[in-house]
Amino acid sequence: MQNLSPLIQNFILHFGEMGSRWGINRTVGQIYALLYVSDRPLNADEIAEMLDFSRSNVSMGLKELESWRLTRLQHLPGDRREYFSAPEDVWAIFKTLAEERKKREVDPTLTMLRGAVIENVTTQSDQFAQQRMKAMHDLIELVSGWFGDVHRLDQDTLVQLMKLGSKVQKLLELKGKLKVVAVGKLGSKKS
Amino acid sequence: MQNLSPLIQNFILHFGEMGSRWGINRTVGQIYALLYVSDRPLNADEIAEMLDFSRSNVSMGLKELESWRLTRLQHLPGDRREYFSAPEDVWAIFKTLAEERKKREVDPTLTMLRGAVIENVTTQSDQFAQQRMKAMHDLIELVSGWFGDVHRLDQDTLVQLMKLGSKVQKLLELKGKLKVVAVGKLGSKKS
DNA sequence: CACAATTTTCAGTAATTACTGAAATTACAT
DNA sequence: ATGTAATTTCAGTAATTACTGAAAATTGTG
Repeated sequence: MQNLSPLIQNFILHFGEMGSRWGINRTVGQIYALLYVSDRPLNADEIAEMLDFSRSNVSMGLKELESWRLTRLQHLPGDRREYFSAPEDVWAIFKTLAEERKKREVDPTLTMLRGAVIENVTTQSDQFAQQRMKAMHDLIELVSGWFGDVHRLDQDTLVQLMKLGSKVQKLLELKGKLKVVAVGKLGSKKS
Repeated sequence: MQNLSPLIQNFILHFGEMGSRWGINRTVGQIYALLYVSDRPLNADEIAEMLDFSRSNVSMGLKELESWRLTRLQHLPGDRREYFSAPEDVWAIFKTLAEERKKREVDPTLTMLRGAVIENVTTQSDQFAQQRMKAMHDLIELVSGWFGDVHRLDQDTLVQLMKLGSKVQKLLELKGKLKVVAVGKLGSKKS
């Protein structure tokens, strides 16, 4: 790792730490970080050399990153080795990550909760538990559904919305008023 | 764990699994799940007994949950033991979790990136890396700032926004048009 | 098709993280 | 204060997860 500048080393180490807090192992985090800041695609041997991991560890790490759809694979002319890079668009990366986590963690949880909630239960404590599970289910469904919606927005709209921040409240109030006026003066229309 | 109904067992086991994927250990996930569905506060001995963990493991788990601000502690009259429960409001739980993760993971990352971006670098590759870090920094800052904003909204507004989903785009377009009209007919006003 | 280059797999080992029981500490009642 | 109940700490151990090197499989080339 001495072949890397301190700037890059630092970034890679931080990412490794963060990776492990997120259930992604340190190695994988570091490989991703390296690809992310690299100005050219790298092959597995280069990665192993730069991060001082075994070749097989890199192979596994890359496979893991692939399963998260976080790497791009390409070939260089006259070179049989595979070259890896991280997609450039940070928004796209963010979305991919969100999608994958949803698929792997949120969806199975929703399935479990849905199953639990339709179960026929008799005891007091099961009834209480079920009610709690329902509350959790509804929240997760609302939030994840909304994530899906937002996901479909084009990037500019999304950025606009985010920059609006809590001022969105004003806008929602305005919307409410408009509907009232419309209904009041003209009768009900589709929103 | 045989003292728990299958409905609850299943929920607890699922949460344990999910916990470990999120860098929270299985035990802690299970303790939380148990508290979440319990219709009354539990003391540490009860938890240890119900989940079949050692008393000390429960103690550590509860401490961990406390550090995430996910438990409520209370005393029952005429009983010296401490009783734990999970806050009822699922929205509040969600927010607490988001806040804690932001504090522990996002903020340190932002700090690191900010530091990296203001560094004076000379090489080609460092310049490229820096540009990538800037892009990541800006995205994280935008998203987390927005999270903070949304956080401050009252729950009803938030639910309204989420239910609006991608129709928010229409609303944003409307906002744009209103501004144009206002500017065109009356001159610039505060939005 | 044979061979060389490259990548993947996997059994063994290392490192890390989780868990326990015993001891120490703290909190509370008399 | 003293004793007892409750909780926490922590060193040792168990379990899990990560990593390696060697072997196998795959891929591409003449």
